[in-house]
Amino acid sequence: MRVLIVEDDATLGDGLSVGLRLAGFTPDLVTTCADARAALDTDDFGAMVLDVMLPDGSGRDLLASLREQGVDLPVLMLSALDQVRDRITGLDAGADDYLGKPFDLDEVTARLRALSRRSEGRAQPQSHWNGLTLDPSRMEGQLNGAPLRFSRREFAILSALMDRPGAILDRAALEDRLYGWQEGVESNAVEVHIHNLRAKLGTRFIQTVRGVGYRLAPEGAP
Amino acid sequence: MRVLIVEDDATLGDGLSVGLRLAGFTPDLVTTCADARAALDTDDFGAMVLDVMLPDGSGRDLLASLREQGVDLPVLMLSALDQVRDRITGLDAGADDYLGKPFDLDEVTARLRALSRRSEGRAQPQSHWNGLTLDPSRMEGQLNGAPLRFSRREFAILSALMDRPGAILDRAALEDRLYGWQEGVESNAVEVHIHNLRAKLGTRFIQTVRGVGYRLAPEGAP
DNA sequence: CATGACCTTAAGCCTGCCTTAAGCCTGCCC
DNA sequence: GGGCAGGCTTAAGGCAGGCTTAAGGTCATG
Repeated sequence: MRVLIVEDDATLGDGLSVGLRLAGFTPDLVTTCADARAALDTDDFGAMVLDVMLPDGSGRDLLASLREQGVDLPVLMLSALDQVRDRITGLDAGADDYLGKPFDLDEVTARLRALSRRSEGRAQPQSHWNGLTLDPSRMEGQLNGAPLRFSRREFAILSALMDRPGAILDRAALEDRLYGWQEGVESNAVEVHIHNLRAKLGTRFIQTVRGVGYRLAPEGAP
Repeated sequence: MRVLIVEDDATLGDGLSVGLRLAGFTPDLVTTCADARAALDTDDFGAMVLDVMLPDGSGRDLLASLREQGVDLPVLMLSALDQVRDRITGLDAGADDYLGKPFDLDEVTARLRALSRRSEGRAQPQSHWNGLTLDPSRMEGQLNGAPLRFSRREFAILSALMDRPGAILDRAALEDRLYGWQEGVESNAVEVHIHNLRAKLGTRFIQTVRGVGYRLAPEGAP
């Protein structure tokens, strides 16, 4: 999932980026309110991590104005001011969650997972389909009880498909979800990952829709 | 909004009840996992506030099992054990938010408001005509309940017709929709696709208007 | 530094959808 | 009814898009 990090402290921002990437997210880092707006305009993100104190304004004001415009992205707010009153105003400005600094990276990722599953319309931590269970917190799965290990990219692709079982995702959508602005692919990397996934899941689990994209095979597929 | 509070400490439970009521919620208080299950079975709640340590078991286990059963209520977890690791396991068990004790009442209500904002679903636009349903996200259709699969070009033609049911589309319009400016066809490709579509939909579904184009047959066509 | 896991790139093969083309059919006008 | 233009049907071949495999590159780890 693409996550927009808005944080002007370089050390913190880099740490967040690396940590989120390790946890299976696809983070993009910007340092100002203006850049954040621009990024939200051009790309689709699944969530935002927002610092309160930014060089060109308050993250809280940015959020309030975004909400005003109808942006309904899940937002996790970060702040050095860890006062109760501060947290409350953050939440009431439209944040979905609020963490005070210093924070634990693992907690950030756990809270992001909670936010993202909720925004997908799901409450259960694991997603299920046709005997396959995915556990985002461990980046692992189970197929009919047998444990499965996935690499980061594999897991990202599979989660994207599991978010909307049966729906077709074209390659652009998948790449959008896998790669941030820094990284890019100009090859058939996605196809290779699909191939490796099929080796683990069986060939019929992921269906190719020629000329369009991929999807999870419906229940009774040939 | 009805909120189920699961808290065995009488002081805390009463405090929460009063506080939530003042904030405009409608709280119900129970003190055990068993009572919580019973309450959820009989009544509809908009959210749940769940303590981790309960006399007849762990709130975390209760939550995990509820999620397993498909209960998708937003859940705010409370715990005296305010360790990071503890919060993470709570979130990954399916909690939407997590607060350590001691907590501030106003913050509880702020977080509940944030949670309840997020509980709504989305719908996917589908087109219907004469017993045929088209689902763009899956490139599939249903004719009187029977599932239908289409190729890319077939689906493009059918969608074009379904966009304006009953209207006549000439071949140029259809080709425009199928091919970019550069890409051209110099043959009867469209007619072939129409033919294949009729094989799937029945011969009367798509009507030929001689010398003009094609259209979906009106409701009671012979 | 060596090792291994993971990812990307590239090249060649394979498959199935789309186009093409040729012949037949049908409605329309004289 | 005859002729004709537009539409239908069928089958075959091409080709784009996808699959597979394997070689390097990068990064973290012992």
